[in-house]
Amino acid sequence: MPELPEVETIKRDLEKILTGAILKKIIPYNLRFLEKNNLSLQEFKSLEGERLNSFLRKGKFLALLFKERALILHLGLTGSLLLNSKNSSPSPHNIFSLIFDQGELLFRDPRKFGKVFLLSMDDLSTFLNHLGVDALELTFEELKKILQGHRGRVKNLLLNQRIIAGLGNIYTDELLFRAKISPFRRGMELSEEEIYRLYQEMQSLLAEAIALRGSSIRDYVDSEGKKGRFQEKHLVYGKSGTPCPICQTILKRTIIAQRGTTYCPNCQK
DNA sequence: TTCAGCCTGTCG
DNA sequence: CGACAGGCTGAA
Repeated sequence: MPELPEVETIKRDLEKILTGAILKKIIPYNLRFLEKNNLSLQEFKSLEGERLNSFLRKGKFLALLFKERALILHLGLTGSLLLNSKNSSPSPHNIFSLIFDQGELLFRDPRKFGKVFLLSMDDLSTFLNHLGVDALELTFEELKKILQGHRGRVKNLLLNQRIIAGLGNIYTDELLFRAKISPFRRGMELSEEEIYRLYQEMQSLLAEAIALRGSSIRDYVDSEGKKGRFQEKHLVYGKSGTPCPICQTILKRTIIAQRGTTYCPNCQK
């Protein structure tokens, strides 16, 4: 669910409320989830009493920066971070709650594909360096270099978080449609003009999606439990079998990078 | 570079 | 009942 625009929306909301807050108590709900993530209860609990200094996002990862350590969260497909949620009745979807002096943050994840881990500041920079450049920070020159250096399909490149961090299946399909580039094309064969189009469309797409607080197809909700609105602007994602909004050709669905991929066989060259 | 696997839910 | 789902990893 959460790709860059959704995580960025959550980050901006949380930092308004929780920056500088003291973490009073951690309530673990799903021990199996923590165990799977190699986070021991003892280590996790050792954060209690610390001040949350700031937030950091890179790609789809969100980091909560405490004194000397960072709590890293990834929302997987269905994770959500809810601030002061009313109905925290026992649910098998609840993973843990962080009780701050300025509010309560609940991490839920029905499918449990999310991640949580605790890193020292040194390990944090190593970890961040393993991710590609954040899609919002990317420059045209960097994108050009990336594409020209890869023979793989452009869709695979855009989805690869070690190359560019932040794009997922929704935004990749929307981006390739807007840039009129076929998902089957290979990075190396794109012209300078096509790369420029891809770059411009990537930046405007992400900016528009953030302005509308992300896309809610199924599960995504922000920290207040509200849906985003960018799904109303989607042009192709999830619309295979319907006419292309530009040329009326029926949109096709295929599998690329093991992901369902929707595109217009006429507009996207 | 493919593919199952991790989980749970929804839709047809 | 099968197909599919905003992600990602590790093994074949």
